[in-house]
Amino acid sequence: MLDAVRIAKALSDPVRYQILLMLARSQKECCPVPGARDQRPGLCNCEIMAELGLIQSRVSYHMKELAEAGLVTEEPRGKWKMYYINQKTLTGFTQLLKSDFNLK
Amino acid sequence: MLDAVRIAKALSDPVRYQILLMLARSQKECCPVPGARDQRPGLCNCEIMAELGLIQSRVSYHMKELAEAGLVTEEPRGKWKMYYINQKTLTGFTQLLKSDFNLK
DNA sequence: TGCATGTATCAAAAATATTTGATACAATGA
DNA sequence: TCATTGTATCAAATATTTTTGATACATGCA
Repeated sequence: MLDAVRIAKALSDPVRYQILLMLARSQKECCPVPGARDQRPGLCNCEIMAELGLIQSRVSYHMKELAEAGLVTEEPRGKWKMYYINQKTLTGFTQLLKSDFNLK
Repeated sequence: MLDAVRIAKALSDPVRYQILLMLARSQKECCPVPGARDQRPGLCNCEIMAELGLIQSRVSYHMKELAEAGLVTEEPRGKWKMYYINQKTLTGFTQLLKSDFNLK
């Protein structure tokens, strides 16, 4: 499948889009994970569950979809897992659209 | 639903993405529709069917999806229908992604 | 080690999306 | 008008995706 289609599919679910928005906006210190956001904004599952009111396996499923599309990077921190947005993939996607469709 | 999600969903099907690519690249004179591409590149159903090997109702379905997402504009020309890509929508989409996710 | 907690995976159910063939509708031209 | 041609729509069949609850796996700590 075309790379662009793959990423569009990942972006095409409201839950996943919201999660990405959360990741892009996350700034404050993560509740339980120590030092998790020292470097860059990110979130752990628990924050996403709480914020969006989703059960754990549902979040897990969508994070996997996002990770497989290259939109987020996962990092284990002890028994937690941190997720970071992958702006490079999104930028590549917009550039691909530009060149595919002759956008200015 | 978020506007960006709506457009991502329209882009997330391989058939639709191919159709959009065809629309963006269409240059030469359209086979049956007189004067259809005087102004801008566009295609009629029959060309899409032929090029991608799809039956008519399938093309019709996907064109409707694309039109409803604002990605193509439809113009009846007699008994034919011409489709034109809507670059403005695509550009808006990339800009939305940029601002939503702080891309450079 | 054993318990508590967080995440991943699985299978089944539910929800959506896509494909198809049949048919309806609209425009053209004889 | 009627026959022809191109497109839209419909309902049914498929296929795909998403959601859920149960369970497995891994980590940290007493």
